Amino acid sequence: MAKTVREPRQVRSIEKKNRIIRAGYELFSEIGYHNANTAMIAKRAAVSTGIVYGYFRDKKDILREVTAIYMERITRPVFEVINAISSPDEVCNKIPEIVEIVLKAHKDNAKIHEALHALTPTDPEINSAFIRLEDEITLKIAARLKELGVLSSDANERVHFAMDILQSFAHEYVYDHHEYIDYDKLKELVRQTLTALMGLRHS
Amino acid sequence: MAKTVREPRQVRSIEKKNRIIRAGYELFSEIGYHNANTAMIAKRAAVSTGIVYGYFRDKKDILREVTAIYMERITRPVFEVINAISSPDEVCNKIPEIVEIVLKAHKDNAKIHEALHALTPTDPEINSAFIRLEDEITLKIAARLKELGVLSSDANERVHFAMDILQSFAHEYVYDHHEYIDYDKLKELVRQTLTALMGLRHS
Amino acid sequence: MAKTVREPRQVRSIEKKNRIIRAGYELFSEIGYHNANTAMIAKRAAVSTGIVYGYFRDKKDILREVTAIYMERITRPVFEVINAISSPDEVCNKIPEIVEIVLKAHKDNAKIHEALHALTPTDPEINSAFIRLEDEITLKIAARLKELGVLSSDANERVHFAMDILQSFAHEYVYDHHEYIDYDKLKELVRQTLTALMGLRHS
Amino acid sequence: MAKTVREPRQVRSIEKKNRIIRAGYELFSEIGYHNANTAMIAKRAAVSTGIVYGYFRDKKDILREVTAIYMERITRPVFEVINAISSPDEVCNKIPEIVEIVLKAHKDNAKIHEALHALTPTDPEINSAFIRLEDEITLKIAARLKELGVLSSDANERVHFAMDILQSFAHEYVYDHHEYIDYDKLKELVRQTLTALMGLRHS
DNA sequence: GATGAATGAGTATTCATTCAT
DNA sequence: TATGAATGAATACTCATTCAT
Repeated sequence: MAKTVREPRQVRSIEKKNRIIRAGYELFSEIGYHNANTAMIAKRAAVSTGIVYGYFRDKKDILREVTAIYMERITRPVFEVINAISSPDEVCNKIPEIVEIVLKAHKDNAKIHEALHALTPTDPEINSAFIRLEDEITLKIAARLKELGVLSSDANERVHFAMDILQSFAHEYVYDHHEYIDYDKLKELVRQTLTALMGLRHS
Repeated sequence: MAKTVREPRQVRSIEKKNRIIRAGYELFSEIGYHNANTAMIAKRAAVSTGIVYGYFRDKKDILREVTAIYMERITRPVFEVINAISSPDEVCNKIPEIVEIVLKAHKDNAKIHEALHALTPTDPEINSAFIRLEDEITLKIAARLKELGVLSSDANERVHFAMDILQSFAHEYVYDHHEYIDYDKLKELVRQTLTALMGLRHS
Repeated sequence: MAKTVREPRQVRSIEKKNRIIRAGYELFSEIGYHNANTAMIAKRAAVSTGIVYGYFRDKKDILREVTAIYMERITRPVFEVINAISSPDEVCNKIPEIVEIVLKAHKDNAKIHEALHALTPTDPEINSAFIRLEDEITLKIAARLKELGVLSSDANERVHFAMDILQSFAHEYVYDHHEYIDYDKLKELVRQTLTALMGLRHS
Repeated sequence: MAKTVREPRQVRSIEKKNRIIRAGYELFSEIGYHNANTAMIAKRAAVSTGIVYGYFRDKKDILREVTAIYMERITRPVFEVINAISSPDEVCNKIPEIVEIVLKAHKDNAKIHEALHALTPTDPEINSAFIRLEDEITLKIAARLKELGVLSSDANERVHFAMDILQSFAHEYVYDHHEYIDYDKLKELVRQTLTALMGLRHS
């Protein structure tokens, strides 16, 4: 018999489902997916353990929804800036702004990012979600920049590389604070590198 | 009362301990630390479950040894190239070689890297091992480059950033093969960026 | 994060918890605490192994409840007789009755007494429970006898000694049946000794 | 094939066997039979784990020998005093001395006594060893006292009871030190009771 | 006799999931 | 829908005992 998972129609139900997702989000962020058990999630969501399985097929299913929210939270701000650029000349000036935005997005979602990222080696589904995320960001930005005439032939590579750098820096910035690194200097290096990658002169 | 762990002196014992470490290495690589249980490790090492605790305090202790081996495998090749550079002029020419070496080290150890990295959010010990690894690599390379007169004031930042980029690229290269990316082009971008970071003209 | 143990409110739950306690009581009595494992307890209580940990923090926690029941079973009958004495003159006549009651309490709980007592050398919690038990009995009885004017200055010592003798005899009586002992004669000796200890003439 | 346990003939072997017994004695005393494992015993005896099974059939077998030593240590001093009594008149005066001797024997062997006693509910062999101990003591003392003309018909019961009281007091004295008890008073009560039991006038 | 490495059965405890109410 | 009690498979670790050397 096929397991049925309720698709909540009523407002109260939708809200309850969201509470569970939020509880999952928080707990996965705080202690990781494996250390968070369903009883804890239910408790934090103020629902019974049983009803969790009314809305989700299994624990993994909560993870899926949490992942979707994370993806949304990461992509949205980036696209907003990109779309707001209306002329090629703006690109150079916008780079520091983009750096800050990615930094902020990373900071705000650092914990859940880590928790989800930790699952990629063993969880193909999460892994491919991350890959899709990169695809989406790279291709959309590259397309936009080509549209604006900023980049041409190797746009994908340049954008992808730029995003890798940015993400790597953001992670570094949020987490690893090594004592021997001056993070303002590092940020400036990042800015320069990105500018160069976009084929622009330094501001 | 203190739990004693055998420090094997005899050849056969050392070999057995190594078999266990290797089995752990493989299994952690393949299915991750949490999915690998002690019975599996023992079986793959062709030993009894009991003797595992003769050589290791607990499961975590196997992880420690596996981590140490990983760290060694990553750092050694990098230091070898760096130490082999004898004049500033060589640096520029060595960059592609270094890229290849890091790429290879990453490729060879990709799985275990992922498995260990997945533990950093929840395991302070592994996390700090990774941080120490970065510290060591950055500081040694920066020191060497300053010695050679290639970099000066912001050497730490430049080297650290360069290693981040390299690692990020290596990860990308090994794992995520996106269809829309031409990885040779990307590699060339990496090379250029690193060269620029080292304050050198493009070759 | 704090491990929660269900405090059963519903009748069925309370009954289930009691079944587990009873199973523990029986098994600890029959084969001792260390030889009784949780699977056996669950099986005898006709519950799953999991639910045991719904009602008890750990195996030790079952022991605690079993101990509490034992303590109650031992103290109650003794206090009942003591409280029933309303005049000094009765004390002497009541002694044989008290002997019988302690004997019966011991007989009824001999096995669990042994099982618990066996833990006192290594288990400080059980050990102090036994000490508290002795304290409680000695002090309550001594207070009552002082109230009745039967004993005065060295009441605590006399009562404590009397209880020791009684307990020792009870143990002997229940367990060790040596062939060369006439237990009726022995019981009479006990009666005489207790009477003398209470400062009374032989009846 | 019948398991063979070496009966050591050579001096070195006998000494080694004794070291194992002594190590067992100490460890059982300190942490109890169940908490002491064979590896610990071997280590403390400075022998290999394997050779333990050259001298003893199993762990239980060490316990047997330890028990025998305990029994000897308890009985010897008591018999010595008893045998030293040459006339009925001495008995009364010797009682305090006997009390002290039993007290000392108990004090010296309290830990091992507890450890062994803890096994009586689950170990029939140890249990019967304790019973035999009581038998031996009671019957020997009773015989001697009858010989001396101190006791007559109910000698066994009186002696047995006396020994119970003495043992109970010794245990109390060594272990339970309740605050509300004046142990000198209690000791005096014991002395009086024993004197009365022996059918003697108070000194 | 002696060693100590090796064995593997045994045990408390957790947790995703189900189900009676 | 909702509850939360109940299930039972899964897992790290211990230790008496054996055995190759």
